[in-house]
Amino acid sequence: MARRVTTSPDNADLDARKATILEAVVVEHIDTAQPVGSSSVAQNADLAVSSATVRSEMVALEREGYLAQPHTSAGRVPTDKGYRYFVDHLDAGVLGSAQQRQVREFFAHVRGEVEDVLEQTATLLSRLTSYTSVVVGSGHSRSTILSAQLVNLDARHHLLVTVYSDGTVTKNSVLVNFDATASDVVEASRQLNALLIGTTLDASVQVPSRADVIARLVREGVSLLHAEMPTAEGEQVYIGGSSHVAEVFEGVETVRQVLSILEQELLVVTLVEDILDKGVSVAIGSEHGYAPLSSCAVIVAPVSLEGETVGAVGLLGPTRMKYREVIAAAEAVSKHLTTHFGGGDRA
Amino acid sequence: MARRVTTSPDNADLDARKATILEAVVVEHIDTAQPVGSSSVAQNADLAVSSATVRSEMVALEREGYLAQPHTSAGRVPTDKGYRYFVDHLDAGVLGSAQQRQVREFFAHVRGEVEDVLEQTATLLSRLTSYTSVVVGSGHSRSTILSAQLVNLDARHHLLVTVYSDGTVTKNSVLVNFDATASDVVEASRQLNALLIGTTLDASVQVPSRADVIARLVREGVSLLHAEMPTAEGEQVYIGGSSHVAEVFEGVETVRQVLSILEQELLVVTLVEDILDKGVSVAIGSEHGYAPLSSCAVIVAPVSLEGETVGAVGLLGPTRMKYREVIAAAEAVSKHLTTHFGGGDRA
DNA sequence: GTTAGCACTCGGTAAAATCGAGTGCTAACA
DNA sequence: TGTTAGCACTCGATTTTACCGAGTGCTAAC
Repeated sequence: MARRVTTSPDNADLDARKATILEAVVVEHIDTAQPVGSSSVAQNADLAVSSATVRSEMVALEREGYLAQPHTSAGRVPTDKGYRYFVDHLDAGVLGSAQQRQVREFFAHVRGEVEDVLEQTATLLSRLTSYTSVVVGSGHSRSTILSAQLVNLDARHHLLVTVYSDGTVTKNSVLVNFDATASDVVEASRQLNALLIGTTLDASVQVPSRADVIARLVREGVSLLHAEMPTAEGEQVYIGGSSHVAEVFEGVETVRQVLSILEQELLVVTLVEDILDKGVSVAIGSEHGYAPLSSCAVIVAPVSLEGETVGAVGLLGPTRMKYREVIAAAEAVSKHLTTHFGGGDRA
Repeated sequence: MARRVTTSPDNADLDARKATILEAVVVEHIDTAQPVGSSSVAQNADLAVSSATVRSEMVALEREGYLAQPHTSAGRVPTDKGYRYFVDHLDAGVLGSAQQRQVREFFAHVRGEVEDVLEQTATLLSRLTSYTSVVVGSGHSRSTILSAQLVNLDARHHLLVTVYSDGTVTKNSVLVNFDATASDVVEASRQLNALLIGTTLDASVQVPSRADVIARLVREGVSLLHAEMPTAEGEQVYIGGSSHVAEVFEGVETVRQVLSILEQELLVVTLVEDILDKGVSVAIGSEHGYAPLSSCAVIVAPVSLEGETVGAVGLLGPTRMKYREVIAAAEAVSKHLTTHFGGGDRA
């Protein structure tokens, strides 16, 4: 994993010394959140050159867009491009052993439904990294239906409960303006089940056209189910450690904006999927195109099952986040999730 | 509604002038977030006394614990006790007409499952008030089971889907270490259904003691279902507008703490229920006993169905929040929710 | 009981002074 | 040609000082 997919094709390699200097600046700035001066780079990075030399290199790096100066006579700060170079040339990080144990422990003991596991995974990730985490579980629109059952609540109100092959369960309220007896509902349920079993939501089915109560119930049920297909693809989003947003960003306004984005789950899904689509695992600053998140970096790792991407885990932090550790954490967790659901215990 | 339940029994009424002054201080401080001086009180409140008189009254109010002084030679700020008096003597607020329309509109058009409605209600409330909202839906532990169905996923993995009379649906993974045929599962499902229909989770049922596959499946299902009863009472929590936390509290640390509390859904449920149990609708500052929320006020209103409390809506803001408007909003929404679920369309 | 008058307090703001990390540049050097 | 020591210079951050004025508490008179 010497290098990740780069986004900017013109990202020509820097010569060794410039690279070292850039890296030193990034590392120190991530650590201190302060502009980095030439002398501390000259000392820390093993360059065996003086600060004056570093200085002139920094001028070059700034001209090429990797570094920026908050103001004259201040040190340098990495730009998004600088972070991008850093991340692209990052060698694989390894999770600390304590954290490794934490992850193993978690997956060894976690129980329950997919939804619960994903939610707890979000918490795990945020604990692990001290950043806000996002876990996305893909929808079930392509799963086949294992069971569709109509349950009678009262005369005009029934519940259609559908079980999919991926283990998800949905319910739909069926409200009708005619009365149905309990046995009507039982029969409608039987027919619905027969009709829908083995189909997917995007397949069309042959509904009965009769005008009796049972047929009407069946039609109502099928149309309800198919109606929700396009809107709610059923993606689930779990967010962990949103309080870290307040720790990690300076400026109340930034905090507000980020929280506000996180509130819009649909947006979060799109963001994560956009990044995944680009085949990138890290989006820095403006790379993802969401202006309010321009001071953020987002790291995502896919969760796949039998070759197909069924979800993703993500972490959101400031552009000056601890990339190595966080990438390592995201990859470790995504791998564990994959085997967790891929292996025997797939609920 | 001239007065709400008070918490402190020694909360003897203040004489009219002191009350007026206290109210003026509270109102102005809520508006400006600044300490309030005697002269502005003398002018704004129709007291027809001089600032000197107001001053001496303020000294008394401070001695009695209703006001505090950030430092000598600053104006006065209400204490929790001061806010408490203010709230207890607040006359019923009315929602602005624009907001009234917003609420009516919402409930006229909202569709879908209880869970969805509650979630959207949380968003509505936070939009309405510009504070963070909390909507709690009570669990289903007391509802009777309408249907319990076992669905076969693969040889050793089944899904128990249970429908309750309140319209909630749960699923439980049934993992066993023996193979079952499809027809085994169908029969087990039939038996489970017969066994559980009409019971509540806290009732015990007579499970078959035979050693065959079907009986084992049935036993497994029943025990799984009953096992989850105590832990997950199934309360649902929906939080809306958490980004308002960042607007409304000064100090990053406070924001972090509040967000951190909101992350712990269990805590939020307990908080809201505690407040409801006390029969109070407003908890100010330290009244609710959660230290990290000592700079918050929480307003709750119950949602009842057929006389029983089945949920609650709440709003969380700084102690200097706009009590009248917010209380009005909470009550309006809780009332609408009650009729929404109480009326015909109860899904 | 109320009020005008007044000395006093003290946080907030602004202006001034100071500091120093860090720069850019130049001239000398290998 | 690349490197480096030296140095003047910049400019944000911090500290100091001065000052203002809102607001108080107290007292004496009404």
